[in-house]
Amino acid sequence: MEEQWIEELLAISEDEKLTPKQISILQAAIEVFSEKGYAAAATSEIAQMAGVAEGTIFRYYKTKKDLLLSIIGPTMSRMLAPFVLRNFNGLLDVPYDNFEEFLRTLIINRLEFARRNFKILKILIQEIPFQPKLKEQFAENILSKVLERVVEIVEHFKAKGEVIELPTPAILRFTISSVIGYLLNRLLLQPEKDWNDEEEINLTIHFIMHGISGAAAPI
Amino acid sequence: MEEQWIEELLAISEDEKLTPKQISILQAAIEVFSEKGYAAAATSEIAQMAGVAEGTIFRYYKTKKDLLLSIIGPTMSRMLAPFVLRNFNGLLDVPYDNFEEFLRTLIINRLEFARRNFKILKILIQEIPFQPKLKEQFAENILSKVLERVVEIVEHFKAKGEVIELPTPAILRFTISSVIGYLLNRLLLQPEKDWNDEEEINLTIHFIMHGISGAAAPI
Amino acid sequence: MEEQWIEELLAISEDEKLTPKQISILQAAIEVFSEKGYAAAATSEIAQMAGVAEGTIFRYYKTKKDLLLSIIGPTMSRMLAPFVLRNFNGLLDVPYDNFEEFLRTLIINRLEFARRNFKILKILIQEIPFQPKLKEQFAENILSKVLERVVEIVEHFKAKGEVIELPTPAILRFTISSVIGYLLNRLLLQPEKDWNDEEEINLTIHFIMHGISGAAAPI
Amino acid sequence: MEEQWIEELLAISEDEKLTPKQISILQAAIEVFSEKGYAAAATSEIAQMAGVAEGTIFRYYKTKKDLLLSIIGPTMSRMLAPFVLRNFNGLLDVPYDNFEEFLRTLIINRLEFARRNFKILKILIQEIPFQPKLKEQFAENILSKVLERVVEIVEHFKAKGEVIELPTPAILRFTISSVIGYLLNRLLLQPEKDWNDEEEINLTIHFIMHGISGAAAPI
DNA sequence: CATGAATGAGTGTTCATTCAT
DNA sequence: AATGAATGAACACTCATTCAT
Repeated sequence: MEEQWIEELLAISEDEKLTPKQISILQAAIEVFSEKGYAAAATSEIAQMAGVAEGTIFRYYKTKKDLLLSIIGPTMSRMLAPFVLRNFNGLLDVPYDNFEEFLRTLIINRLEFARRNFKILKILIQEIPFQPKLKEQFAENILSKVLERVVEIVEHFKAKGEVIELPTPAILRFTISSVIGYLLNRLLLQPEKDWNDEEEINLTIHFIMHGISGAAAPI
Repeated sequence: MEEQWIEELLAISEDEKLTPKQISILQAAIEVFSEKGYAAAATSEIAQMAGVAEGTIFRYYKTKKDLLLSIIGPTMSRMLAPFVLRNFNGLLDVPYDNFEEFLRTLIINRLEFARRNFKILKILIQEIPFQPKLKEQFAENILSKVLERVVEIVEHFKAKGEVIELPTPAILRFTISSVIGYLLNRLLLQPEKDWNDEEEINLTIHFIMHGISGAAAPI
Repeated sequence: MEEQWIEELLAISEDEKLTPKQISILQAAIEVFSEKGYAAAATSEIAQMAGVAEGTIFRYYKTKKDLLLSIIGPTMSRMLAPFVLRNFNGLLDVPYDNFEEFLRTLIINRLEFARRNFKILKILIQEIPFQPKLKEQFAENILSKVLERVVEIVEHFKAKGEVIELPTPAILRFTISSVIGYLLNRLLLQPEKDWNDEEEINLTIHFIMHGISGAAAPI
Repeated sequence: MEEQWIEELLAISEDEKLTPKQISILQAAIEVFSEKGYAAAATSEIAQMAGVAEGTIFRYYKTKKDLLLSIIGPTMSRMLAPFVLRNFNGLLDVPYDNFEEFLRTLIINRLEFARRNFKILKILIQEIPFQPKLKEQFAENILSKVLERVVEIVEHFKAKGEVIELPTPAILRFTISSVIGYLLNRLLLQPEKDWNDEEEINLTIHFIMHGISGAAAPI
């Protein structure tokens, strides 16, 4: 299943267009934005950390906001990658044997993605409420497509009887909350804890599938 | 169970110490901070919205950061309220007949709290990563106490056989993720949706207890 | 005829609304703008010359351009003053016995005005080509009204036979060119020359009335 | 009389030394300087409009000010051309039969010159007050020589009785004001008006010779 | 020759904070 | 207590100029 993750390729192909100075600037900006927040970050500090003159930043990025969007935009696209349908030969493409496999793949994969793009994701989450452009882009280009895809998968497994017949939005919310809850704990709240990822993922999947009561659902 | 919620009392007793101008300032600051973010908020705008002179803000709050902390601090305390043990006469105080009742009470109660303190919570979440003082205060005074209390409750119901014998931290994470996931969806992501809160809370509790597979846990 | 010149009153009444710092700022701005030109003038230099902090300028004038317009606007109004009709009791108001008297009054008066507002006029002339707002304001509020008034006067004296029957626009252009030509020479090009104003004004009026040939017009 | 106008030759001979890129740069600089003013013009915009790299400008012109002077300098020289004495065989050279002919030739000729060099003249007038080098060059090389020549002509016609016996500087000022007044109106203030140049020139000359009163000079 | 990336001093402007009234 | 005028450091951004390629 690895072959479907094209984010690295996208990233690399994009990086090819960047000069070393641009890369320094982006790295420094990610660092400073994630550490201080966009509004409190000074372009002078970014320049200093990147080892370039302040004017150089504005050669490549017309404004500070441009710099922000240049960091977040591509990452948002790459967030989307694993949810892009490979709809070849007209068949519905749900390449998972069961829901657990889907969850496991998703968690492992997005955990890795989040690990690699941790600071950018932090910036993204912090700034979405204040940047209407970002919010809109996120809602239209990312969220809706991811949801659409996941709805499809959930309904596929509902039909197969692996997922209970309750409202799909609620099932989604519950599933996603559990996954994101794990990722946040793992990376943000307790990053220094000595995690056994495989076991934790199994636990998370177990909770999502069977809850915490240990009894069959009464419905 | 209402008698345990002392947050309003705390709030009122605190408010009694405040002059009308202070209240205006706090209200305006909450408005502006939550709308623009702390760093991008101008004290002049807060003053204008509060209907006071710029200098007046600094009479009550030494710095802008002081103003921020004065908003968030008390709210953090009130977040804690329902988790405070009323450990009178030495008995362990777990005033819930079963885990579901606890969850239902918790969700209803914190949903109401979040609704009432929505903007402040937004500020809190936004600023915690950038204000070490806040982070520390939150970790030491709030999070640890809440967790301690919830651990107690979870283990109580584990002992009663209502909750399965898996690692408590994982159970906590899972439970809390599901609850917070609901709250975020309800208030932040889709606030305008026409929610049937009672049904959604039932669904959420059902998921937490039994997951989404509809089958008994295989463990 | 002195009573008609209300420009000083206008100026004074306006000045009354200004704080000492504002006056310093305006004076310094006039100095620096006229010396270096608007675009090449630094607000920091204006602040320094005015003896205020740079921020103080922007307390009173939102932008540098605002400062420019605040200087030029009132002066443009005062340029207009002597041409404002005092059209009381419905009579046409041409309070001059003959054209020469009109010219003499005009030259003396506007020479004095230009002397007093020399630097501002320099700024005005320099910046009109580059500030559409100024150009428009000047054309609509000043130039058209002055011309309208002067046309009226010229045609009045045409009817009386004191001015020849040639196209009024050409007469105006010729008259105004001669007056302005004198003012520019007097104040701008050769300010240090030892001028006998009364004699020069007489000569200028003589030229306007009879040209340089010493013979009667052949028409 | 055409043979005396050497400006085109000067221009062409100078142009011969210029590479195509230099010509592009000069044209672009004239455009941008006249539109925005020297101080507000960006060399980057000039480079872009000229279709060359920013660095190329500085290969030919050491500084931005150099570029300005390179534009204005030659034009100033060409302004001088018609006033240069062709003092061959020691005779005083006043090749005009009467003063009116001189005026007519002057106006037609300088109108054409101004038309052709309109933008440069605009730059020249705008920048002379701020560029001491220009001011000095203009006063010493141009103004004094033109005046010297015109004084000569005026006194020639004074001696012939065609011009009245009043102070030559005043006669000059009056004459030049009237000519320049016409040129400014014609080209700058009302360029879009439908002018009948021949008639307007006749009127202007008539005013200069006989004024506007229609009566013989009383002197 | 010509380029254009890189510079860094300088720009207009903002804003938290102070303090005389 | 309350004001708001005044501050000046910091900010995002510009631009003439340099220089390695």
